[in-house]
Amino acid sequence: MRNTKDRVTIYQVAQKAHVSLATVSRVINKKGNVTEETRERVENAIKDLGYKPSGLAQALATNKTTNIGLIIPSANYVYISNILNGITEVTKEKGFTLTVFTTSHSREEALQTLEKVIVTHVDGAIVFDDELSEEDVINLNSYSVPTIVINKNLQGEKTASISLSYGRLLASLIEEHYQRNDRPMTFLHVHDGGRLLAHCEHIFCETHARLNRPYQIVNVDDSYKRTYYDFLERFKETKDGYFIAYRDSIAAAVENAATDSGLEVPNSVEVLSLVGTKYANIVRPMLTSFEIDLQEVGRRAMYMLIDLINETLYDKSYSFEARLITRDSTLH
Amino acid sequence: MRNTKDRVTIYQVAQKAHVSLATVSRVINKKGNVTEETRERVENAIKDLGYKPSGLAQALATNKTTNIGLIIPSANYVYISNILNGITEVTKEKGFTLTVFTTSHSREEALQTLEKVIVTHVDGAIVFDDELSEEDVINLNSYSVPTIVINKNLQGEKTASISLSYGRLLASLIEEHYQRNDRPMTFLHVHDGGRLLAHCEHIFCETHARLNRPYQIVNVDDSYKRTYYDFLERFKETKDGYFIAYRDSIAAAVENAATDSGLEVPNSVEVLSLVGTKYANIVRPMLTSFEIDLQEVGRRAMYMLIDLINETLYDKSYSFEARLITRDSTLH
DNA sequence: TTGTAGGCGTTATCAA
DNA sequence: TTGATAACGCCTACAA
Repeated sequence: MRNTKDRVTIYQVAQKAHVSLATVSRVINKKGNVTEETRERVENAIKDLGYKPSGLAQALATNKTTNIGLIIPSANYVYISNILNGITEVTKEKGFTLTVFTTSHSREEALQTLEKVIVTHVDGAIVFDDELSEEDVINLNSYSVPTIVINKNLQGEKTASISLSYGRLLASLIEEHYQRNDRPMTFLHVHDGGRLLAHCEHIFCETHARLNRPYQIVNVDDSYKRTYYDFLERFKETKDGYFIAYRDSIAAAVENAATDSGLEVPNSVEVLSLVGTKYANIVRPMLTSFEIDLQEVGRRAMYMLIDLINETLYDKSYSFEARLITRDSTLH
Repeated sequence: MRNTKDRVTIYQVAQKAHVSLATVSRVINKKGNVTEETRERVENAIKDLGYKPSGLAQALATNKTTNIGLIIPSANYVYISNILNGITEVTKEKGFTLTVFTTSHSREEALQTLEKVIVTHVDGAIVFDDELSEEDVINLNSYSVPTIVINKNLQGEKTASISLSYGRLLASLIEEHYQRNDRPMTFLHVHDGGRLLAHCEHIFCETHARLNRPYQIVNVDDSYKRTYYDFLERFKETKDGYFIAYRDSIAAAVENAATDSGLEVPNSVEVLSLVGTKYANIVRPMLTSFEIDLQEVGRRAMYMLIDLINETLYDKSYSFEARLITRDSTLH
């Protein structure tokens, strides 16, 4: 019990328990070699004084912070909060602490962020951010920060990666589509949409080229509202199409615009969402989507990181394969 | 430039620049009293060695971590990610770092979390979590952790609070409803739904009592799917109603169940979402909802916290008033 | 089983 | 303008 005082130190505990601070340290860290009796005395002193060890001092002395850093873009997407959730779960379970570093759309800021990560002395980091290049991650490594990179292939002494694979599924989906149907597909391009989207777009083009089919790429704004209005315009002329969107909100924008223009989904307009979340189920028609359990990705990343820190991670890459969840926004 | 080595210390920089570490410290902290010439020498050494100060050691020496803690429930709701976003924005802008502590549905765990917050030595904390009692916050204070509490009224030497006010708006909405309409209202009760919901429920009952109107409370599960199926059942018998739900997903579940049961929204079934997010716009019919800009709440919390830390916060409470956004899920 | 003393990487106070 | 040197709060050989 205590009032607002200065921090109680290990020394004060020692004094109160009539032992040396080394002994107190031992009971805190449960390092045996302490009589039952003195241990009790110390523990009482700790309780009486309301002593809590200083993580700072501990970290400085042991060179371990039990703190891990997460680097993500500041964009406020549902799937980011999913991944965050998976990470925090394991983070707690394993007694770590999580500090979050966000990055905006500028390289310079990304570097500052990196700087902070280093200064903060994290035991390890998880990077899920396109703003950071491979060099940056390697740089992080040179400061002995074990790192798990999500969605970027990169392995090394202190680096492992998790890849999110949508490409294969996308290619086969496109092929199957044209086996039943001639409706040309349109890919919704988002400026600065990141690697994942870019890769999908690449696969999209490549597959169409291979099949010798025409296709379209259209630019959309990464916001529900803008895209909704854009497509309201578009559907005044175009009356059908198969649209592939990055994420639920954008897909829903297209779908809603179609419906509100009197077009039938999926009969006239089909829509597919690449990064599906629970909202794919909630909008109507329900969105056909690709899904990867991002929460599980977060958990996995954290488990891998812990192994990496303990130098017991042997397989330095892991891949999550997207699944197609067929719902009502596409013809089967 | 450097390879994976041990951390470069200020001492090594000093050596390389042929000065004492005190001087290096001065240039790092820009505390003047250094010749232009030696400063350059030091800065070069810093660059050459790739030196980054240890935040840990700095914090220990200065008793400032520039790290703030955020305590939130682990539940993965959109509005939490909104608030998180607001906080990180300011956090970065002001050169702080954010570490996130999550709490699950157990008091014991909440206390462990608190313990961690104290051990972590944050300069301040933002609490948005019903699991933590007022005592807990006061306890945090006794360890000199300035705290902003969201959605709980609590002020003190080192505590300020932000309240989210839905009650007034709810009461007037209910009154106006019965001025036009006799359709009885139903409040969707969620077990462990937190203070905010409980308070709304209280207002709901009270207002009905005052107006001498019948009403219903029904229990729902805090998940879209369960609620959707529950209401599919319910709508086999009940063919109308005015339902007030906690958040978008739950409201959407009711709305979708109604629509899928062949009932018309809002003509037969009306739905209101208390904590509206951008998804209120995306589902169909669009959800009438109460809204508070949670991102703004996050920003505000952070600004207040910084002032609190600097002892320049004079008004220790702030209130956000919900706005009614009338959309298509209710009759005007 | 316990205590002493040096070290972790900085800051900050004095002298020089 | 600089450089010793004592904190900061803890851990950990090593010695007792």
